[in-house]
Amino acid sequence: MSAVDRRKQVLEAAAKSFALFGYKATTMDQVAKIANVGKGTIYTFFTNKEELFDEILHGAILELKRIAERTIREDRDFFDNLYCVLDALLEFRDEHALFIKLSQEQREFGTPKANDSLTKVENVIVGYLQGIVENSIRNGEIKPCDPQVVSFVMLRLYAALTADFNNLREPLQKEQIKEYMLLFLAEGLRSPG
Amino acid sequence: MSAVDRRKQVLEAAAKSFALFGYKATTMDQVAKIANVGKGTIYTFFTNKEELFDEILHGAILELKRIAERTIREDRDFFDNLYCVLDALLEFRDEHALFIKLSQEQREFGTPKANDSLTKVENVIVGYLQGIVENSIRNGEIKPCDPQVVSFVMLRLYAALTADFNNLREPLQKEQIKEYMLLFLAEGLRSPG
Amino acid sequence: MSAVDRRKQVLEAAAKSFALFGYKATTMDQVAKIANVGKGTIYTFFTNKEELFDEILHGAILELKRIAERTIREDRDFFDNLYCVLDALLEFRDEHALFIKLSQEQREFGTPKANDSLTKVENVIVGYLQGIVENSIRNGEIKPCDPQVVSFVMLRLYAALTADFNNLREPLQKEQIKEYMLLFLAEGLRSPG
Amino acid sequence: MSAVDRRKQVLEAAAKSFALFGYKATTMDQVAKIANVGKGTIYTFFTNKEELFDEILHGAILELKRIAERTIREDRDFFDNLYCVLDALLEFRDEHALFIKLSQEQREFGTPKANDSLTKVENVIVGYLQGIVENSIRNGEIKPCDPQVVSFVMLRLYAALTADFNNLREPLQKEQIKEYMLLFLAEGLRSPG
DNA sequence: AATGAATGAGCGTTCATTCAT
DNA sequence: CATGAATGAACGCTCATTCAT
Repeated sequence: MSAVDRRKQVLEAAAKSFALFGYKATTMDQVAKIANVGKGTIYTFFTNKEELFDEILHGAILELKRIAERTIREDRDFFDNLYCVLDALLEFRDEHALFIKLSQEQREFGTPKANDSLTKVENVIVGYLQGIVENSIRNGEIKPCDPQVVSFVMLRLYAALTADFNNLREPLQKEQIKEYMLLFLAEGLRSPG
Repeated sequence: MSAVDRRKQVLEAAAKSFALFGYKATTMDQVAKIANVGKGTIYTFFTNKEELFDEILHGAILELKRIAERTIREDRDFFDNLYCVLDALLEFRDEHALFIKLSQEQREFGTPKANDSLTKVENVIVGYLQGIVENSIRNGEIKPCDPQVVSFVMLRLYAALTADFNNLREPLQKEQIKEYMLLFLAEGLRSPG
Repeated sequence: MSAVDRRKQVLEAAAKSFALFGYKATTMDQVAKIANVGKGTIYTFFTNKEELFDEILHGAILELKRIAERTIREDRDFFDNLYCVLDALLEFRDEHALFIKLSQEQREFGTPKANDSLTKVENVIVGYLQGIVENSIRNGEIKPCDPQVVSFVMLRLYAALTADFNNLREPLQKEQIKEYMLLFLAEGLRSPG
Repeated sequence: MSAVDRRKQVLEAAAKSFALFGYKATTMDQVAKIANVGKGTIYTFFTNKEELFDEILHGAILELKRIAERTIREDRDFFDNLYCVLDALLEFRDEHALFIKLSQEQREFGTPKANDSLTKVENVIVGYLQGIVENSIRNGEIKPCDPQVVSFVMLRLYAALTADFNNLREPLQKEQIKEYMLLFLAEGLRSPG
């Protein structure tokens, strides 16, 4: 098996384990076992646990951004864009589940430095959404509101429906997720009657 | 000092520490020191760390339910009730922050048994909300939707605004939290224009 | 068994092991086993391996200095003093063997900081001897020479006869050690004939 | 490149590294890198680290003996011979520094088997010196004394002045080393007055 | 009953050694 | 044959749990 394959195996195993058990509760032994490699092998690719974690997080956020940027069109309105981006994101739902879980985890790494890493990632996403929301408020497409709060809620809502919910019941279908995202973000629950 | 007092001291210390540092990062030494008791004393009340954690979680959920039950009135409509319950809950926001944090710290521990405990607690809350949502759908107060999904989102939304957001910016004011909860749950973002 | 006893047990076990195997090759497991305590116990007394090592070294050097200061008399000449100090030191030969071994070991700790520790200790001893040698040169008691070199050789000579030699043959008797120290330091090997 | 050349490269690299960092702190990776060969290549010549170490030690001692045998003349007296041998040895001081360092790094490894190897080497040197000393005692050139003790001290003295001292101050000059060796071994420190 | 010193399983990490290429 | 990626035993250290006091 090639080195690249092994590296990928490790990354996938670590991603799975981090997503399932969190940072602290994920042991390198566990990762090695899931990846079906020796423990030492991990350290040929990543200098330590923290770096392994960071790489996974970094990869996830990069992919998210790439998808969003590829999908969003200036000439479409906010909710159309929202609809399309959700569509695109949900295509990769499983991979994101990882990031989503991680981003929820209120981890306490030992080092405060490491603690930042997640917050920083979240900031990137929220910041990106924020720009779009601000535009849409200016356009009058959505109600006046704090763009940061709204962006943050959008992220959390997506996380809740995509990943968290699965602990409660079987996963929602793509269409259902989109439907509920739009329900809360666009129209609200109140019966029109 | 009475045994009951000691037990309470331990519970409070543990709650504080779990909320502040998470499950893994909370050491029994820490709890003992905060509680101002010997480390061994903890084990006269709780068989192990996990059970201590469970009891705190259970206590939190019980309190939440009690507040909700005290507040909800059959003769009020859904959104009025929602408004009032939020009001009541936010009064104890700080204590809840604990529960919220814990519920975020998803599966930070290795044992599947411990894993369940959180899910169970969440189930109780969601189940309770579900009943109310179902009623409101029947009444035509809110749009037809999956009550479990909606309940779950409500819980997550509350968590997001109450606790998670604080990592990003300074905490929201009570009034702001209520405002945003209602924005998403009742009317949605779409500009009426 | 009292805590003080345990601490002493650990110190003695570590001293023995450091002396026998050196710093790197001494494992905490080994020390724990020799001391007949759990591995964790060591860490209740010493924050880490390095500190354990430092304490042993520090203790040895302090004792050496105390003995020397108690023994040396300004009103005696250099070789008389040398004779008496050797007498006093050899009384504790076994305990010193430890320090002696350590001071020879050209250890490579991981940290450069730790590396100093031994050199510093050696400097203390050599510095102390140096003062005495300088005085004796001024008095004309011993030949003009570099006091630092001579002091250093004195230390090494003592180490060689006291500890190192034991790997080659059975240990020398106290009287023999004194005799040979004086042979090299005072008169030399050359036959008077 | 020929296999013999590779073997030599490995030996030289290992010698350099052992001398510089000691046994434990020398990694096979390091040796391979310095020798500019693959790590696996080392194992085609030496079954393990210990054997590599042994070979280097043996090589060093062989060279020492060869120099001594070439230099010593039956028709010269003890101190003349000592003077000449020191002269010859110090010519290769740098290479010996390696051996000296190693012989100081007493029992830095756990295995008793490895432990022996150093002692054996030391025995060879001491044994060789011993023969010469015995002769000189018989000749009445030097005082009656235990030849083994004297030989051992000679070795240690040489080590102390050649290598150990460098940790304390800058290295001594060749002439200084010879001067001090003779001072202690021949005349002693006592002022003739 | 309350304690905290003692414990050892388990952690992240290193590195001598192996073996598929 | 030469290689270096892969390995896992062994390290220093932590902390939930126990138990003598």
